[in-house]
Amino acid sequence: MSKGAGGRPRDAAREEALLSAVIELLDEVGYEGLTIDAVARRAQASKATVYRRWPSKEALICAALLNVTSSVVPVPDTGELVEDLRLMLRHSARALKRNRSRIAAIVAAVATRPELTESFDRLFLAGRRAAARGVYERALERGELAPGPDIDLLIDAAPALLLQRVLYQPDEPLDDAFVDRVVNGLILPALGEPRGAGQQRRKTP
Amino acid sequence: MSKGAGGRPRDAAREEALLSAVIELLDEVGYEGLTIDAVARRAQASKATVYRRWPSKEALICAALLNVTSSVVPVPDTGELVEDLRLMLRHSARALKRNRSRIAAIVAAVATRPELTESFDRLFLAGRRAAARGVYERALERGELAPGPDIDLLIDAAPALLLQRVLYQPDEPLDDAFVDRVVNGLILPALGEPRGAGQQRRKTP
Amino acid sequence: MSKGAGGRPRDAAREEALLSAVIELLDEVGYEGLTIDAVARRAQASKATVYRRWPSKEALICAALLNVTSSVVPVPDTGELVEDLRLMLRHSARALKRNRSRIAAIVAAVATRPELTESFDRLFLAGRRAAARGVYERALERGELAPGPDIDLLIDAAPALLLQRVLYQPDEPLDDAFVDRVVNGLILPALGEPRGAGQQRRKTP
Amino acid sequence: MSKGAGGRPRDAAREEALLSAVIELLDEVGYEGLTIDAVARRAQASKATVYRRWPSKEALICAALLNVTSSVVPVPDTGELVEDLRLMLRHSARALKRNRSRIAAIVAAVATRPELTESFDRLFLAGRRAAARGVYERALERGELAPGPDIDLLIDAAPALLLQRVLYQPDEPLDDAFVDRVVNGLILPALGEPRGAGQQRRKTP
DNA sequence: GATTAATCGAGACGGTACGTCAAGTCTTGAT
DNA sequence: ATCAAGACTTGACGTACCGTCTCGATTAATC
Repeated sequence: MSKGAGGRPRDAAREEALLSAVIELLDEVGYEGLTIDAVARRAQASKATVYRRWPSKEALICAALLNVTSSVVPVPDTGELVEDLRLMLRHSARALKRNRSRIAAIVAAVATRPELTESFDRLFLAGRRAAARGVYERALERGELAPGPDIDLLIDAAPALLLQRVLYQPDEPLDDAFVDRVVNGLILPALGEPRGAGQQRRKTP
Repeated sequence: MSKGAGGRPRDAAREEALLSAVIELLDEVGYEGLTIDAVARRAQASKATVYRRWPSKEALICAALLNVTSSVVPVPDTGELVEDLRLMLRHSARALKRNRSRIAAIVAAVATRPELTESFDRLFLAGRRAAARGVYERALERGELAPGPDIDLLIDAAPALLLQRVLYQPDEPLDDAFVDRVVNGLILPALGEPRGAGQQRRKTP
Repeated sequence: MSKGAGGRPRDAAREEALLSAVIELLDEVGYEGLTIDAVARRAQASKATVYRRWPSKEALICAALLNVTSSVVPVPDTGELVEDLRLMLRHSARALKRNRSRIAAIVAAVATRPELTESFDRLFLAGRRAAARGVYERALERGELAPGPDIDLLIDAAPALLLQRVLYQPDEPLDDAFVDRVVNGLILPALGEPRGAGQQRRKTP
Repeated sequence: MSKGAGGRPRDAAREEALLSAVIELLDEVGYEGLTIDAVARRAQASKATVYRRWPSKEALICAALLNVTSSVVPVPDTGELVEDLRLMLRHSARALKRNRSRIAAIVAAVATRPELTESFDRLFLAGRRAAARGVYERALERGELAPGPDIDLLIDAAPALLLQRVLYQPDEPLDDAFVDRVVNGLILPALGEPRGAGQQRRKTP
């Protein structure tokens, strides 16, 4: 006796069309203005098709953002830890500024549905964490960095500061200068370098 | 002949009743479950009275939280910077854990209505910033701390980390040990102290 | 000890201003569109002043219509019953057509508040009844009309037909020809005249 | 490929349930007391379902009354015109008295929304008109009635008088005696019969 | 090829909250 | 006690959205 095997299979193209429609509408009308009806209409789909795939509006939004956002953060490899950090964080800062409204959308979605917290982590934290870990590990391998510093803490600290700025201090600058302040004033000291060392001498001889 | 300044004045007691009702309901049913109707009913008020005062559910919630949350963070004064920081952050961490749902509410409100960003700052950041600034300034006056470190950055860094944990990493601990990691692994080094110095020697002679 | 005699006396001008405002608004926005707030605003009065005088919106409307509508219907006196009836009814027909929307207003008001039924009678029926009675009585005195016909019934019949047309058959004509049909086809026969007699011979010799 | 004719079809049972609920509530709480919310609740429907079908409370009420009121008025056939008229009008008078509140409801609805005037005609006038026309035509066929009288006018006259009594003269009797006055004092004379002839001699030989 | 069963677009459905509006009452300070 | 102004409670309004459901029409895999 076969298990329920018959039936028309799901159309993968519908999925893609729906997720694209979410992104479009999110950029057009914002999180609050987005409705499932509008998404379905835009994608020429029916609401049933949406709910067959995602359990709620918030889950749909998270899925759409996960779909367009590359979770892979490019890991720079200049051979110098300080330069790698600077490049990585500048890249992050620019990405955050560019996607301010999308970030607000997912923050609202997560605040609304705690079960989606993991999506936030996957979208914004996991990638940066992995990239940062790679940068630090390579520095350790090179001997540029001595074991000891609380690397896990440092990995979280910079994104937390950037995210706070983009979400709650939109009037404060989020530019290369700010990234430099973070690197020089916070991270390098924590790594054992004298404050601001990175500006004068690049590599410990 | 005077221009129309007459009319029955707004009843401040209604305002207070409404804000209290918001807080009660927020604790009972959460941000998503809160409705203007329920708030009005609880406060024995009418919806018109609500809308006469606040333009949206989100603004109402911000007002209510601003009303109950003392913006004054107690500033410890043990005579030692490290101890002051530790006490202050432990207090913050506990407050954040205790009010997780209220924080989620305001985060959702702000993410939904960017114009309310300032409320968030007033609620969670301004008070802590002022308190931290007081702590650092006293240390400077005592000569315990030399000028130079990027104090403004440090002031923001710790709350950002705590807030990130409470909102997006609910499974990670947010306890005294974590606060110690932040102080020892991030702040003290940035202040020019060797990493973890605060644990061995307390005061610079 | 004196009974409550003190206090500022009511300003009769306010009353007139309010009633005028009702009529103006009734003509501008119709019965459904009329609000007490708008009436008060238009009359530079406060709502309290309205409710001090009339117990409800419907009563106010009736009062306003009673105020502008002369309850005295001009009684023609040509010396001939048929001519008097014809003139009187033509006048009625024109008045009804002209005030179609005001009539609809009071009909709605009365249908809503049965206690105002009397107002309707005073507005539309009493005056016409008195006028018609005068016409018939003069004819009796002149000997033009023999006792016998059910005059009270005839008095009501013509207005009922006209009112029905204006309210419920707005596409049917309500003109002199219709009035003639009513007089010739209904009233004259009931008075004992052969049908349509009034058109050939006017007075019974 | 067919154009959008798909979609879930409207449920006729919902329509019936809503119309029944209107009638029930109309009898329970009257026209003013009736709310769309209550109708929807009673019919286990949602307000959207109501508004999908009827544009206003007034239209809904008209639809409901049209649904329950048989537009077919029984046409008596005694073989005698006078008797037929008497029976028909007595039946009308009783029906009007019995449904006073429903009639007030539709009068208010029509006075409020002129576009519904046709409903009134269909509800109260068309059926009676058809019945009366049948009675008169049969009398003509029988030779009981000679051509000449303004039948269309007579058809309207009696209902207009009855309706006026029930709506605006609730204290005046609306009984068989009044019907007899109308028949004897108004209709028979207009048909060419001497006043009150119907009471003495029944059939013209 | 016929059967089967899940899919699809469309849109009606119950439910619920929204934000607005009007009615009628009450409060203030001034006349 | 009256007045204008306008806040107040009450409660219906009509709209909008959610998530579910029904309909008839596909559309593959299974028989």
